[in-house]
Amino acid sequence: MNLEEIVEQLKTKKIKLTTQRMEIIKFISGMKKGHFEAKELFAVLSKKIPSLSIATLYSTLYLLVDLGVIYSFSDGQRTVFDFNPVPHGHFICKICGRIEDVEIKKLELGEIKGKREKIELVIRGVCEDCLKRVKD
Amino acid sequence: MNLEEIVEQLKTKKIKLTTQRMEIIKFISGMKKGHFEAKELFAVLSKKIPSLSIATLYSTLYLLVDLGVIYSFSDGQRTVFDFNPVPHGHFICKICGRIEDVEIKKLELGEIKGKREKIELVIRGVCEDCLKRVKD
DNA sequence: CTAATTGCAAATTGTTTGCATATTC
DNA sequence: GAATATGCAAACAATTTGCAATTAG
Repeated sequence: MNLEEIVEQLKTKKIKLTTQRMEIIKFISGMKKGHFEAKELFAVLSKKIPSLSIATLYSTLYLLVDLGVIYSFSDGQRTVFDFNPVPHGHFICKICGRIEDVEIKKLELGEIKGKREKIELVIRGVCEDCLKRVKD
Repeated sequence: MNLEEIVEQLKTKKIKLTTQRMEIIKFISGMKKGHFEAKELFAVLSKKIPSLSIATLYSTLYLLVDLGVIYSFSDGQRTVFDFNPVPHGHFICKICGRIEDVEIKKLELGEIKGKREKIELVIRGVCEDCLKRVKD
């Protein structure tokens, strides 16, 4: 979803387009890498909107999650948000914390009694760079 | 791994068999359902070992994770430990929080640069019971 | 105008840490 | 007895909450 589409959705749902929401959406829809943490985003956006509160940021992020604009999963310590719309897994390096997308080529699950809404797939390990570093 | 095998492992690794560790291991290896949270386990074990500290419990749990006796994953809010040795996913009800094992019949991932160590698969949704309850 | 949203600061929650005391081997 | 573990209480970090002040529509 691009900036315009997201804004359109908010309007349709009668959700107010505040400065803080606009900046958050602008930033998210313009980023290259898909994932980010609240803290990370807060550091960047605070420069543009000095009064921005972390509470507002969280509320907007979860609003966007509800709208299906972004996705969230936990890296074990904190919540990671992801703007990449294609379902995929995440490889997290336990040493440096780097997160990379992993394609899910095939996934077949056993029976689930209930309504399943989303899947979070996290692969933990050690990334290339850290593997090299460890060898030294 | 059963009680004896776990104890054997600890001895081999020269890890001291304290009362608290024994009780924790006993409890874990004897439980029917595989998953539990630290808090849950603490509530139960505190009755047996009134002096037990949550710090000791955590340290033992992570010790067991390192030994490969139990597994851990995050449900988003807290760490869930699992004694079920067969790799599987978890279905978490977003309403009641209930966690159920889900068989992973097939999983094919794209290329991962680095050493992958473990996979955590969480399916979020609403369980049968809560679906029924919501209908009312 | 008025209902929604913000910022603040305090509260929560799960987990971790530092350290003196106690325990296994 | 020496090295490890434990318990405690304080520290942490990421959220979340309550509420009065502000703002978009």
